[in-house]
Amino acid sequence: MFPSSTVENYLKTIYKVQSAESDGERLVAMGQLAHILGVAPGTATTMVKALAESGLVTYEPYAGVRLTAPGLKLAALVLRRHRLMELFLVQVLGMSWDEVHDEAERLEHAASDRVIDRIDAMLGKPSADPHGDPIPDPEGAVSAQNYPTLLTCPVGAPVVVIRVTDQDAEFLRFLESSDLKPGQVVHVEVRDSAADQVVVRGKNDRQIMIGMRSAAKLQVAPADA
Amino acid sequence: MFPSSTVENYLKTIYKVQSAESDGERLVAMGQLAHILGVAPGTATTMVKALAESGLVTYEPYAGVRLTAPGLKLAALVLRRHRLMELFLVQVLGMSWDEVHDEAERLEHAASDRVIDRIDAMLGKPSADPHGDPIPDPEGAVSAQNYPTLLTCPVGAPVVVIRVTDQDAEFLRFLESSDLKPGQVVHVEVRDSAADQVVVRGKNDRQIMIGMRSAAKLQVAPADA
DNA sequence: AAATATGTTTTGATAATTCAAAATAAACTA
DNA sequence: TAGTTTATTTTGAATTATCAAAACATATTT
Repeated sequence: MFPSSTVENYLKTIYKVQSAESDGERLVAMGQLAHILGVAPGTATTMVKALAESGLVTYEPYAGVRLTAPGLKLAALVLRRHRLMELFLVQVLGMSWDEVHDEAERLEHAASDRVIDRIDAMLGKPSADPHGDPIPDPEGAVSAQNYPTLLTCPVGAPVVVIRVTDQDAEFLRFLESSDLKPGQVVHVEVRDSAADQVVVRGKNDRQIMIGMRSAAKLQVAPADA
Repeated sequence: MFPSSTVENYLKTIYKVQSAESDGERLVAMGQLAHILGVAPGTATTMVKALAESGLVTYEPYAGVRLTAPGLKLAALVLRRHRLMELFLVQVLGMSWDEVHDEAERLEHAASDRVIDRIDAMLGKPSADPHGDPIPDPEGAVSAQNYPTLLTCPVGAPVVVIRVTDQDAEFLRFLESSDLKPGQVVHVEVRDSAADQVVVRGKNDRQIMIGMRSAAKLQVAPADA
């Protein structure tokens, strides 16, 4: 009948890993999948074989798993529910951006399309959630995006923070307290790989230092004017 | 650990049947429980025995089941989530009162206390949902209510509709189209048990005829002034 | 009281999701 | 190439929630 929330979570996870890579065609390793989902490796193998049975993924033993077109669409719709829910929790219920991920993680499986559509309309058909993650349209299409990060953008050039690719609550609170939420305009002053350090000048000329791993989690776009 | 949504549904159902009766002390029969939950009789027996194991109900074979104090509280908190969610869907998302029951039926198991508290605050700590069902407080307490219905209230006296004790979407749409939603002031003109008919005069002097079974589903209170 | 009807419990099975541990395959190292 | 490490799959078992059908208990009727 309907995909269980377990199935939805597998598809969503495969989708995210798959589309994190530039090409979006890579096979996702079973170990990685199991680790992210917090299940034993064998569990993931079993589940993925079942998903392959229902045509949502292709599975090559010892190689990995990849979404088929139907799987891709289903996964995108789960992400649509998740991200609209997150934005809704922030904008309408006034929750903080570091707590809505876990909340949406559960609500995404319970909210019907009717509810999701209402939320979508109420928020003005938004294109991104509070972390800057793009919201797929009702058909599961996502506008392709490929932004540089604070690790790869030109030094000195003003950029606007577009997206944060890590949902960890502590990290998000740090970004908030450092005025590095999406929408902020900043520029990289110094990048020092020896010291594993990126120095950013932001709001009110504030100087923030972050590690390179963290810098890579902040996607940015050139700020014009 | 946490009560599964199945457990929550059993408790909720037992609670509703139990408190529908005036005393609120009656044993709920297994057959009735199974029927409402849409499961086979044996399934209910098995589940109820498990609930009894965890101390949420007392169970007397061949007699029935009753909530214990902890079970009563848990059930009330589930109803709190359900009813706040319903009101929220109507007031904030603008959904119609006949579609929110099923929606809330799923969301009640996914919404955390944080979300529920936000909703509660946003709606001004309401005391009833769109159907007039009382909303338990955060400790699970419900203000005791014992209203007459259109079947038992005095004939001719103006009364205000307080509560509708049936969630069936068709019935609710009928009430809406007949201006018999909670809040409306009406009075019973004629009650004819031979014809199984209650004649109600309502908004704009409109006359509505309903059967006695339906009349019993509309709780009312004397309308003063 | 015997017979019947009704409601309840037991039993044996199934599906979905999971784990731990054993078996196996692939990749790397020397 | 042989040996070792790492990743993956298989196997056997547990859990939760369910059903159908057989067995049983209680209540009602004659």
